Amino acid sequence: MSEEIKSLNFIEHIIEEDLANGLPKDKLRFRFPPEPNGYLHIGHTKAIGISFGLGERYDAPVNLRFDDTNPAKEEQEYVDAIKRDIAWLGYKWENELYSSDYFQKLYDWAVLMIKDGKAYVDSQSSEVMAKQKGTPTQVGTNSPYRDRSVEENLELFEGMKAGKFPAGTHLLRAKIDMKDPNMLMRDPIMYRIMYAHHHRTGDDWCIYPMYDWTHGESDYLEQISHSLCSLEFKPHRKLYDWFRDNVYEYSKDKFPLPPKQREFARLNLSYTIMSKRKLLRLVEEGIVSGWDDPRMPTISGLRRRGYTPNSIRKFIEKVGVAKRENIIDVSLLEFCIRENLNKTANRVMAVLDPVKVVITNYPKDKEEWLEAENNQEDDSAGFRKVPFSREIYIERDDFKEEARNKYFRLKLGGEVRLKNAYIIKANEVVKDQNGDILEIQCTYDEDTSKKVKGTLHWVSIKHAITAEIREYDRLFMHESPDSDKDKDFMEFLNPNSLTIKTGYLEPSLADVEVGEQFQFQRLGYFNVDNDSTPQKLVFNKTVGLRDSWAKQKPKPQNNENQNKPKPQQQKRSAISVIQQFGKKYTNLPEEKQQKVKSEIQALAKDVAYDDLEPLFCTAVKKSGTRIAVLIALKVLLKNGLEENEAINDFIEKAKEDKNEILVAEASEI
RNA sequence: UGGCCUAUGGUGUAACUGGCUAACACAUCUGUUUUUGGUACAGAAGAGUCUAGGUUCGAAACCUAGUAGGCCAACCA
Repeated sequence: MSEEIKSLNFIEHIIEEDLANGLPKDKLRFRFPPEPNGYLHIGHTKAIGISFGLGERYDAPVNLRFDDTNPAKEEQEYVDAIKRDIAWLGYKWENELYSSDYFQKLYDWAVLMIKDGKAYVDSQSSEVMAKQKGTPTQVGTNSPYRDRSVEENLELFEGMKAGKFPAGTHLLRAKIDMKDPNMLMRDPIMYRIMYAHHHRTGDDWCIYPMYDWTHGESDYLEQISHSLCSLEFKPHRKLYDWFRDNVYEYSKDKFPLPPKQREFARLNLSYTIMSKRKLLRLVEEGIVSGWDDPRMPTISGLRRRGYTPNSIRKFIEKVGVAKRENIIDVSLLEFCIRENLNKTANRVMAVLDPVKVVITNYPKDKEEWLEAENNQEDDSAGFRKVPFSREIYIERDDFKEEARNKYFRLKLGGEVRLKNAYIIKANEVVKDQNGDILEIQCTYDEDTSKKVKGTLHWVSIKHAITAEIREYDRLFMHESPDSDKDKDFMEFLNPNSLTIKTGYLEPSLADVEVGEQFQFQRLGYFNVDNDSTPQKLVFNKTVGLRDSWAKQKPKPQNNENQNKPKPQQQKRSAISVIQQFGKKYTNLPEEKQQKVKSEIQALAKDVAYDDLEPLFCTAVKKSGTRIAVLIALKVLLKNGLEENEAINDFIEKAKEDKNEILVAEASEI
């Protein structure tokens, strides 16, 4: 292994700096704090990968903490699912913890804060309080209850805890600043009354702490060194620090390390949604079969689809960590799973859209069991036998009566190799009255040493077993379905995200087990679905193979599929070539400059003034581009273009430029 | 009439904290090999780092202003 210099992301830089400034390495501690109100999805995997990845990198403990402060939304089912998913990804947590474990400690601290005049009980309605809060651009006003005496506050807070008041009548608020430009600092709520059964504490409590009060203090109690979360919590940081610093005063002897929160940009995947609420809607409205539907971006969905922990971890590693908004192309995820499965999945043959081939010179009753390599990428994978006989299926797509030379597959009069078997030649087609092909009549040749361009997969009809094959397309037709302000994300649903077919498989697949993964040769990677039984096999298509042939075909796809932007710059207009010359112009030796100049002049003949004008406002420092534009402009002027204000401005500015070449070119006019 | 954050090829992330021709991966396109139009290998194209000023011998990085995008007004997390 060569010494790999891996560049650090900004969080690792922060940690390195803290370490350099004297933070002992053994104080490093991280956490992943999901709320158990839904299933984990690929977006969470980034947060998981960051915190657990840091734990692995620095050999530091990582806690799994369930942020369970809202009993109205949380359930044990989700706790179990979350634990299963994280374990499946291959991460190990140090401690399994719950925010609800800290309810008593939090309460005690809150009492201390009341005693110090840092918190008070408010007794207004939520509407009134909302009004007092102000807006981002308008300061708030103080609550009339803000100056209650310590004694009164204490009595009311104890009453709240004792269940003396109905929900909604009182709240505990931190006394900070109703004029703070950060809305979260305007006397945030610490506790609300809530008569709800909690999945862990039962009915012990009827007041529940809010996120801001709970989260940072839980970090503090666990002595987390770096509390990592996504960008939308950035505004919370000021409050996080305020609560932390106050509580630190009470407990610094016992808990000496004040944690710090840092934020990173969350993961967005193209053509999918990440919001738990929206995913729940897909489940509830029956758009998908459940949280683990193979089209879902949930971890359980990806698992069922055939994604491996390795592929997902690799993906997260490649995606990186930064602070800017991003949309990662699904092709990266697909690359990761292909790369993984290419090494591990055994190759088999399956025909999903069959057309019958009869090998007329092969005896009717004969059958042969031919040897086939399981995986050429893996020497230990071994071999298996596949049956061959007179009648086989190939893909309908793999035959054309006539085709161009670029078509490597079977055509009339043409030869093709059958994978692991013989070379066949197509002689005739039999059609029904509609002109649809019923069978292709071929002859085979036992000499397999011949060189032929195409190799097809196939399956012996007599020996084939059938299976249900589920193929998936993206769930949404829009690159970023939930970012449209006018349209509901449901409007972008792809009506054809699931296709079910009957496939004909080689008989070696008769006794597969749920979860097993294969490469159906030339088609893609498939795994055995949970619904599969020995009587009725069910396969999911995990992902297709890279297909450079499909790209060459014109693709008569339905229109919806075409809204993929794909701004490929294949055509290369004259103006863009000129721009490109411009970029390099000033760096070229003089003789080359002359050459490029004349090329620009030639190209300029094909350039319209309207293309040129926008380039007048090219940045001043891009003098190369300005020179190229000027050269082209001169050609246009010579050919009769009339001068206008924009042109004159551009020329005048060029004359005053620092760059001598530009000045020289400009002066020639 | 606010506060905070962000801006680097089509996409994502780098650039040892101000110093070589702005790097890597995906995507795209060429070749070579191939009993998978897969894999592997080789190569190409694509970015003057949002704009304008400034500081400096030197700026993607620092400063100022602008532009664009995002987040913030739940008794959610």
